[in-house]
Amino acid sequence: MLAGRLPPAVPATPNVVSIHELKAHCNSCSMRELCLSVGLEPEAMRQLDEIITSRTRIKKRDRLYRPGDRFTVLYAIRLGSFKTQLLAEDGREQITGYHMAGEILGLDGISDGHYACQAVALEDSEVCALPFNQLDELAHDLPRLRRNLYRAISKDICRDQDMMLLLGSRSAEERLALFLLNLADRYHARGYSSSEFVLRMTREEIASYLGLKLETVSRLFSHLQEIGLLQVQGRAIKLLDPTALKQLIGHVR
Amino acid sequence: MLAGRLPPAVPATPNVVSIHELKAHCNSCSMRELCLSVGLEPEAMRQLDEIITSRTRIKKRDRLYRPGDRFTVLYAIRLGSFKTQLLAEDGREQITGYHMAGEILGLDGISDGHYACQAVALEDSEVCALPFNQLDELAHDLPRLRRNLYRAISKDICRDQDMMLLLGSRSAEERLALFLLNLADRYHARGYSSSEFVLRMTREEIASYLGLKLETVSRLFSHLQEIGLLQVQGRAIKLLDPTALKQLIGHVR
DNA sequence: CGACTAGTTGAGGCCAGTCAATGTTGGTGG
DNA sequence: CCACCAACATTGACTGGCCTCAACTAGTCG
Repeated sequence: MLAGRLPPAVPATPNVVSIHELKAHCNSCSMRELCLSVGLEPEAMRQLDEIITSRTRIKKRDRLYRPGDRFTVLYAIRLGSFKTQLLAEDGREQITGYHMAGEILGLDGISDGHYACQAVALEDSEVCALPFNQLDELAHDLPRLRRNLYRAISKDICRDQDMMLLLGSRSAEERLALFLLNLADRYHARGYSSSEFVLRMTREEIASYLGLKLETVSRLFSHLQEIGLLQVQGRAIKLLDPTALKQLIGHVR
Repeated sequence: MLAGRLPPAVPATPNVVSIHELKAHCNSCSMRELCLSVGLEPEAMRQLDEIITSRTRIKKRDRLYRPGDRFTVLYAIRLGSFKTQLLAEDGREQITGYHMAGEILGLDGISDGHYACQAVALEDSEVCALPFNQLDELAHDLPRLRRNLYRAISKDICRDQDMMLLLGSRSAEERLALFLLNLADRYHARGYSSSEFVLRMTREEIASYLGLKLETVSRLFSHLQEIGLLQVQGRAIKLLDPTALKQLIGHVR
């Protein structure tokens, strides 16, 4: 395991399989407009850069952290995507989030010092590890960073609340439509096509996220294709009529 | 509207119906062991006390804030209870939380400066208004307060994730059982009986929270009473066999 | 006392789940 | 490079849990 660019005040995380010190910095990161660094002065960005203990590659299916692991760092996704999932004692699982580059993982660990869920890479990915104590200290002197941090956490709350509305009040069809439109938005924000993309999740993972069964998700894809709103080719999705998709959601049944 | 004990740097909230300056302080508040003030030095507690712009009474059914209201303050519940609910554009509603004394409301407003949901008093209640900017400044100098604030937010995330698991993966019966046991825990933490309490929500509100319909909730209460786990008298609930209730949840179907 | 809100209970229907068979895709090693 | 295998995905038939609609009861407040 390579040493960080600073003496490592915080031990490196145990679950990381492939470690690699990437020659990259916040000020050249393609995610700097979405990440905690947004709006920071160059000097502030340099400081943030310095506390990053490691930039790490995570292989597909590998876990970034597990439920119960000691929380010391937040992870910023540099590249790739992750699912976070909650495991119930009885073996049931619920995917609670699907996270793309620029987003922050691990916020659920702050409250009691241990991660509540696990984060699994959906593809080969790269993350920056941000020791929370140092981040907090740095935020002390950088109001903008502090605000970014608060916002990141609060945004998580809003996202989770939206999911509660989805899971509690919406039909299967509406859930899938919302899911696809949400993905479209997020790809768009990252400079990709909002109408054509390749899913990184299996049908089962989508189903878990949406509180459905995989067969239902599969049927819905077929149905939405039949009525001309989608073109589906395995995980390759093309939104043929986003407007109609949106109407599908607004509809009060 | 009465002036705060300090010159009001932040305008008082607009939605408050009955305003009342209560003669109370953090160091004498019965919630000081659950609130942001937990573990603070007396002097720190005094400082926290000073930024509270108002201590306000909210009548049953009145709204503390509405979706879209400008976010300036967090609310700490001194007394009573609230529901928070998300309103969809199409009129659908989802209750996203049920909040008791000592808990913090309004965290969802940080991210974009406006509250995302609305908070409605379930009974006559009292809250402390904490101007977020001042709270943040104070947290600057008080690590313990800062930690408490982070924790409060992170705990919200964990709670929401648990709800996602409940809504996405659990049967109606399990949902109600979890709901009742969760209430029991929280009453217990506040010094009340964990086996006997009076619900503050209607059947419809419980149903909305649990992603069900009110008739289903009503039937479930009857059923749980029939099999001897509960005694139900309208909103008065007695848990006759908490252990069996817990087993109900662990059961993999 | 009447109007209203909250809650209970029943009958029947439907959406999504379950079980099962089959098709497709992609990674691996000969 | 292709054959093989396992994982992933689709589709059909059937089931069942929860929803819908509706009637009725019990409190509450003016």
